[in-house]
Amino acid sequence: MNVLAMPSTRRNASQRRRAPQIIDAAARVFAERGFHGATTQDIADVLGIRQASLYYYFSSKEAALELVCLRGVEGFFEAAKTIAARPGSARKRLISLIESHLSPLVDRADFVKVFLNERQHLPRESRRRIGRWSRGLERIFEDVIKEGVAKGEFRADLDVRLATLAILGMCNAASSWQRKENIDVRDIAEEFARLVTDGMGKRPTARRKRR
Amino acid sequence: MNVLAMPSTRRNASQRRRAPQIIDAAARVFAERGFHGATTQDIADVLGIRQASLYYYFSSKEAALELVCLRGVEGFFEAAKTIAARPGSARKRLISLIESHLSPLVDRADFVKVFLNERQHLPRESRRRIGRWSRGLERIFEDVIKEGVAKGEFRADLDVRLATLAILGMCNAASSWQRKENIDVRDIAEEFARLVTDGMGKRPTARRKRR
DNA sequence: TGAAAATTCTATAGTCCAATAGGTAGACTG
DNA sequence: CAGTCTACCTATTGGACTATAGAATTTTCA
Repeated sequence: MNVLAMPSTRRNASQRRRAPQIIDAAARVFAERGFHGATTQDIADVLGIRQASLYYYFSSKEAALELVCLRGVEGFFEAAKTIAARPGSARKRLISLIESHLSPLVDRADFVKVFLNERQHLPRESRRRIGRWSRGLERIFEDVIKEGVAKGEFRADLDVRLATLAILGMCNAASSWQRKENIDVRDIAEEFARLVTDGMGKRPTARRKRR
Repeated sequence: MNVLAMPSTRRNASQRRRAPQIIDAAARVFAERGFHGATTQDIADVLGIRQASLYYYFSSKEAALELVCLRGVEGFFEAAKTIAARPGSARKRLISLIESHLSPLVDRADFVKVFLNERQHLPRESRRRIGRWSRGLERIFEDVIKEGVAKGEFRADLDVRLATLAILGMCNAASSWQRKENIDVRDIAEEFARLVTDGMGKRPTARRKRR
């Protein structure tokens, strides 16, 4: 049942030192070919070891996917919760949420991509767990937006649910083109935040806070 | 090389009458489990026929994917091109583009979803072909937005490329939640269009055109 | 109704792949 | 330097899955 294979339960803590590299390789391969399209042989090739040797690090291919997905989401939720609880306008917090949501693309792009595209193939149990997490994150965005409407920062006729889905959709899509487009993640965050708050339209008195 | 298996080339035109149903079933299964996660047995089960019988309708699993992807995109490009060429403001045309881009979700959701998520698994040749198509569609959105900036309808400092990617990202994401959320596609289009043009922010004089 | 065409079937070949079993070389430790 | 642990290895099994061959059944229509 445990994610890590545990052939021997010993006192020593420094077990499986290369585990992070193995998971990196799995993330890369899963991101490139998809979970079912990737073989354990592919992962082994990246590492230069034999296919069977991988099973020293994880007990099944699905367990490897779970490890990758977990690293793809860890920190997300806590960061978002912290931001949402901060003082300040809903608008400012929403901008921070977008930045925070995009930031893992810098150093964990493969993990995030795998989480977004392959989590459906996780075994029942972990899929449910991660589904709950995912809905929790949506909720945080939604609540901040709702608050913004209540406080009159955002339009009263805004469909909060749809706005949430739109923002998450555009942010998540970034995982599929960020590398290819070669745009700095901070620039993406800035432009996206501006887009959803101010729109594309020209307006008489532009609301500014930029440096 | 042809997508459809052609064992006998005869005069009669009414060959493979059930083909549409077979492709429907393939789309459903591919949408649910992904291309590599789905088996031809799964497709056969949906239809109530034997696995091997499918090969009367397509020559390989990949060929089936290609048929599904083609139906997922057919019409898209032409419709978008027509809209972009219409007279009227860039803003109005962009709104139409968004509506048009979302409309296939009504009756072809599975096909669109498969196209978006599984096209990477198409064989080289058709992948390139469909890739070109995809870039063409991006281009249409981008050009309309660019025109809007040039004509002063949109902010001069708008990052046209990022705005395009944002809009397509949010629209495409809809394929993954539209059914579950049970929101009318027209409402989604309306809200998304409003969001990207006007933003969420409140403003002194709301720009209105609603009936 | 009967022949031809269309559609589905049975049976199976052949490949790919996840996972297990058990062994070994080298590093660390007392 | 003997024992133990880490990190691989070789060899293989068993299952799942695509695709082919050819027979059987059903439908079409002259």
